[in-house]
Amino acid sequence: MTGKSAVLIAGPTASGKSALALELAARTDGIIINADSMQVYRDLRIITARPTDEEMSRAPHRLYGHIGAEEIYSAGRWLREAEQEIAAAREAGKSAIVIGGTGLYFSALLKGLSAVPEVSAEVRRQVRELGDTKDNEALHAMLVARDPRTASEVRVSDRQRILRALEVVEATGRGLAEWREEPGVPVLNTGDYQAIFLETDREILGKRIDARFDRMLAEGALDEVKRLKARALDPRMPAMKAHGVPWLMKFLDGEMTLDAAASEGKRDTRQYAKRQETWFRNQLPEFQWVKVEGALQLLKM
RNA sequence: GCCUAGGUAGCUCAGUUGGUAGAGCAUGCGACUGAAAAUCGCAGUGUCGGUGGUUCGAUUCCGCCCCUAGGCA
Repeated sequence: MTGKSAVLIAGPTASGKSALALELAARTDGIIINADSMQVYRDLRIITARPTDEEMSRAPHRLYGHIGAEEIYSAGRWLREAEQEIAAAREAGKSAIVIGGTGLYFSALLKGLSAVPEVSAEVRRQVRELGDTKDNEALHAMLVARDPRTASEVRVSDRQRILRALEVVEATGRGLAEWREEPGVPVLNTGDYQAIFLETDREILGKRIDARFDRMLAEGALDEVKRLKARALDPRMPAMKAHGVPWLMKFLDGEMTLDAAASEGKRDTRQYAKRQETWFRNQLPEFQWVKVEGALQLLKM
């Protein structure tokens, strides 16, 4: 291949990443490593468009469906696992093909994450329970008191980031902004990899997203969601927020029609595709944008 | 055919005691360090159904016409 030890393939959802990775793996005897925050969840195969068993059998796949929906996966955990997998591939003399759409994960891979210690489950639980009883203003005021620096960087309306900042000061005694002054260590450095972003016309992508959602339904996405629903997990768990899941659950509860649920799921997915483009364009300029058809050629296959 | 209620942003609708209009959603753009398929910010858009009249001025008042929904025949 190119002489680089890793190929990174990113792109908006439904842009054809998986097919390209499979093709590339076949030609280079490579190992496919997942960089998608939702495809890690075992309970969700169809609705997250995770590769099928047949596809997985055509090349080694790592970090797919290895986490239960009752767990909260994270960028930090992914980074540790991905680093191991990339190292393992290298040792085996194979190319690592890191593929996914989660910008934060690629960012962690190329820039590293600050060494914020893992927040204990206990502290996290306390902070989130606190979140259940207080409004954004109150939570932000608490952060101003505990960690004014980070508070000044987080919007009062951004509840999720306020809670994260609170759990970090609570658990470590240091503010998040301070932690971030110590940059992380990249897993891959310039020259180690080739990164491509699959570029697709927004309108065409929208149609592909719609068609794929309908296909997911035809392939049993509803049963999958029904099984997840039976587990009665907290709706705030990450896996419960996979595109389409909240809406299909509403349909199963009789609160809306299947058509309406599908439309909402498709819309969420389209909006996400836009955010992915924004992320890679502005946060990860090292990615080269290429049309899907030109991707293999670019990789000098 | 008659009666009634409507026709305002891509959609659902608010509003203007007459001085050319606004929310939510959609859309576009953006932020982003362990929930990231998450979370959050900013922005634009209108022949106010058509046409005549009254008026300095009409989307707003009046007449006629067209369209939609419901009711009566």
